[in-house]
Amino acid sequence: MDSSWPENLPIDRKKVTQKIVQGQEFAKQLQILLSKPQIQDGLASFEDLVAKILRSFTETLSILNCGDSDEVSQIPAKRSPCWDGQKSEDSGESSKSSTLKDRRGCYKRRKTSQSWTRVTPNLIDDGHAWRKYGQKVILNAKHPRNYFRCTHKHDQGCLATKQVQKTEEDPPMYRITYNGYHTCQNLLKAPQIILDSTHRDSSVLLSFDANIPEKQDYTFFTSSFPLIKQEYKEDIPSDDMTHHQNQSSSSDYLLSPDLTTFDSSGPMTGLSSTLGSDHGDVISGMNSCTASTHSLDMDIMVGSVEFDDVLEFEF
DNA sequence: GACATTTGACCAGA
DNA sequence: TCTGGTCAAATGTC
Repeated sequence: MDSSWPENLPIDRKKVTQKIVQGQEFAKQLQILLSKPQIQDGLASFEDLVAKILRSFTETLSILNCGDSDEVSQIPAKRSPCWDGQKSEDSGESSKSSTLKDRRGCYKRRKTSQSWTRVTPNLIDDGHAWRKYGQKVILNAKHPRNYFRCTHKHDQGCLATKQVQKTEEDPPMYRITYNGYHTCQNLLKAPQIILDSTHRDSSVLLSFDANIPEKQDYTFFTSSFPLIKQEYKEDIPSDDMTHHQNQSSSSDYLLSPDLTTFDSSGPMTGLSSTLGSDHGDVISGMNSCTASTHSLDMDIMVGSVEFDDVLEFEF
């Protein structure tokens, strides 16, 4: 991770600064809002603020990632010459040409993309739709590593990927490494707030370090908070899960059925809403993320006391 | 048929 | 040369 700002990067510095400042302002407003005793009255504006803050940071990160937030739907830039972008747009020609097989493994590994890691005891819904594209046995690791990419990689050029690996600890933890940021328009769940479907009494903690003398945690979520909603059925056997959550026609985040590879006995999270609508509403776990973008650090903590995981961003 | 996962092959980087 | 990351054909599910 290099903290310097390469001069030749095609990044609009003004834009980035502007977005960061914007997020900072929203955070301040949020702080003021949260200090009011009648916080419930301002729930709507509060939600709006949260959405603005998250959007601001997301756009900033997109700029950092792509050079320009307006180009988020462009063809992935970090590709090898043999990458043809979206095969469905292959100039009308059939993509089943003989050269297809020759492209297998033909790619450019993203060496410097932003990444951050979190360790969590539960597999959680991070609000995005992921599609598993690989699984690899890792040397000296008991469990295989699973590779996921954003479902919108091809239709929106979203480059976000993540790796999920079960650790050998006792109890087992899941190390989730995110690479790149979502540039897709996942409007329903744009705010990357993590859900955990193991708690009914949920709370969300937000804390912003920027210009706040002391780190403050705000507990403002209730189970009725409408920003994120997830439904699940807790007592479905994992084998059944394989059958139920296979289809991801819904926009909800789906964990791969293959997550049973890790440990089917673990809590089931990240379930599709297709599992049924009468099994309870959102439940939140805890997520904290720490983003360092020059002068601004942002901590977002979502959840309750079950676990504490930290996101470490690398630029 | 559309979209998902599985899995062996291939390539880049250490 | 080895290992990890990605591709894409094969296959499964709805």
